[in-house]
This record gives sequence, C-alpha cells and structure tokens, in this order.
Amino acid sequence: MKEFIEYILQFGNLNPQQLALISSKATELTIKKDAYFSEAGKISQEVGFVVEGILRVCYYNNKGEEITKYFIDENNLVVDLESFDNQICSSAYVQALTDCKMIVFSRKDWLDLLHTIVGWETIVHKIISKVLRQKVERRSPLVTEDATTRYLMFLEIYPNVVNRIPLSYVASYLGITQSSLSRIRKNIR
Amino acid sequence: MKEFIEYILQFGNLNPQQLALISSKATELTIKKDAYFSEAGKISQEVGFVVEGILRVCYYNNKGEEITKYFIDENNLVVDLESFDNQICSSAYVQALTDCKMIVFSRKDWLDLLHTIVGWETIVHKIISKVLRQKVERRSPLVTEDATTRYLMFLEIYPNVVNRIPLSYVASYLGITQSSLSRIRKNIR
DNA sequence: AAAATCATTTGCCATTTGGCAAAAAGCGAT
DNA sequence: ATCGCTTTTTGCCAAATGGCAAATGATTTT
Repeated sequence: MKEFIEYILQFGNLNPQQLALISSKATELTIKKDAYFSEAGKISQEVGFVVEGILRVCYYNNKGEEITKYFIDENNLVVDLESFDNQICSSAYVQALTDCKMIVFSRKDWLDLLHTIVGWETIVHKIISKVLRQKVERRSPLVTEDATTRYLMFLEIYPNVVNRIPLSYVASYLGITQSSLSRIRKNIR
Repeated sequence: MKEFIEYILQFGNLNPQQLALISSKATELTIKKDAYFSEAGKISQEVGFVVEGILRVCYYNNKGEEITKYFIDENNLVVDLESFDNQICSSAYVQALTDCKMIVFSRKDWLDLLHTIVGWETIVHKIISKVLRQKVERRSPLVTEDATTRYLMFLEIYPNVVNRIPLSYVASYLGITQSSLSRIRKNIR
C-alpha cells in the first residue's frame, strides 16, 4: 500500500485522513503467472496497481495473431479505461507474466472516493492523463523505426522486464518474429 | 464556433450562459498551408480546435528523419498536453497541411474557464481522455502490421485525409518510404 | 540423473521493404 | 498551351525480415 500512496502523492497532496480513507478501500490481490487480471469481452470493474510483478495487455488482431500492446510493471496503474468508464466490453486481455502482487479498487469504491475526497478527482485525472500520454509516447515511435532500434527502445522503456519474461512476448510487442529478435540480439552483443 | 459547441456537448451538458462564456473566450485563427500552429522548443500556450483543414504533428527522430506522428482533421482538438500542462518545452511541431480555420483559447482563458464553469473540468477531462485513448488506439496497432495493412488502417482512420495531402506525409506516418507506399497503392487498385 | 517441457537459436530460402535516381504525371502561374 | 515546380511512379538491386523446421539450451518434474 505504501507504494500506491507514494505513487498518488506525486500528483497532488492529500491529508492523512484522506489517505486512510483511500487505503481502507484497497484490497490486496495476488495473481499467479499466466492468469488473467481481466479479459476481453468482459466489462472492467476494477482499478489495479502493480506492487510486484509484470503483466501484459494483449489482443488478437484480424489475422488471429496475438499481439502484446504493452507491458505493465511495478508501480503502475492497470485499468482498461474505455471499458471502465463507459461500461462496455473490453477488447483486451490483461495477463500476468510473472506472479503478481497488486492492490485493487472496485469500481464502486473508486467512484465513491471520487465523489467523497475533495481534490482526488483532479489527481486521478492527472494520473490518467500521464498514463495515457506515456502509452502514446512509448508505442508510437516504434512504428517508424527498424527492428533493431525498436528493440533498443524497448530496453530503455522497460529496463527491468527483459530478463523476467519470455522472448516471444517481447517479439510480439515489437511486431517482429521471435527468430528475428533472436538474431537482432546476437548482432547487438 | 457552432462546431466546437457541438463537439463539447457530446461530453456533457452546459447551459446557454456557460456556452456563451466559453464562446466569448474563443478566438478565430486561420493558418496558411505549411505554416506552424506550434513548434518544438516552445512552450504551448494555446488550445486549438480544427474547424476546417488538416494539420499534422511531427518531430525529428535520432537519425534526423522527420516523422509524422498523427494527423488532425476537422472537429478535433489540438493541444500539446505535456507542454501545456507542465509548461515545459514541446518536442513536436504542429503544421498545417492545408489552409486551416481554427478556433483558439489562450492558456489563461482556458484555465479561467476551468475554475469558473462548474462541470467544465469534468467535460474537459473526458475530452482529453478520449483524445489520448484515440491516439493510442490508432497508432499502436500499426506497430505489428505489414505496410499494406498499415495503409489500409490509415484509410479507415482518416478517410477524409488521403486525397488532400501529399503522399510523403502518409508514408512518414506509416513508417515506410514514399516509393514503397506508391507500390502498395498500385497493388491495392 | 533422466525425462519432459519450455525457451532460444540457427539454417535455409522466400518475401517485403529500402535506397537511389530517373521518368512520368499533376498543377498553378503566365 | 507552355514553363516551372511539386508530387508520384517506376526500375534496379541491396538489405531486412518472415516462415518453417530442426537443433540447442534451460528449467521443472518425476
């Protein structure tokens, strides 16, 4: 919980009572490697925060290929905004790639807090805005770079991920085949 | 102005007085083709809305190549959030690709309105969230598709853009060369 | 330790895309 | 219609990446 408190205090100030109220609504959740935190076709009812572990967000494209859209590692928020805000079916899976420790807020509690705690709405909006901007800034440049550069970018963005998950997920994130990635790594060393 | 009012009313309700106040702060702006709405290295001081025309957001990558990150066409908001919110230097150029008619709010007026109009902050956050989500959803899938598919995706996302701007900008957006794009188009027809 | 399972690397060849430069096509001004 | 400029297409060949399958390496289970 400490981690989450630190995280939100980066975006604004809250007094101890407010923090206590927020904490009181948080639930601890552990997920085993390979299990899903949320699934496509379901409606998102939770906001999560990764205390330990790595997850990925993925989906299946037109050709049925499984695509990893991004990774989520420690001290990051996990929420499918489109589904959570509009209560429509999610189009993505969120899967644990390692055993994970998370804290979770139910949608009801989350919305209650938004109405109850003065200033919390502004903080949440700052957080969401930053999370979304980060997604754009991280993924967008990959489109126009060659495979080697994309891999180097991945290493910069997720320095703590590469040795903890299978190569195939990285390849899927970068839009190249696993064998190409393997050769690229050989050339870099 | 009508267009902007319609746009914001999609995200929440405002009464005529509130709309009038918002309108009173808006300035009309026309930009000639090829001119810049905002530039890298400067601090964003304006929120814009495209009434007519097409702009692009672009930057220069490590290799000095000019990359088009996305296009902005009619009835869309133009704001460099990172720069506008944090008052830091922008890292991107926003350039008109056709003559453009826009409406513009100064940062000061924009922030005043946020404080003055009850409910406006929530609407703005919904708008920003949607704009950012749209950027992710549009650009992210390009990473993992081949050039032909990327071009077809571009056509779906920006159906009114392709015939109004030079091919080279589209190629830059898709991360392929202009000649490859030309060949791809030949194969599709 | 051996077997079974999973992850990574490699070989071979096909396909896609890039690089460069020239030709062709389109467009506006005169 | 013609000139000058910009945009798009094409040709040629090189480089990058994909597809598939087998080999190697690592990890877990028995």
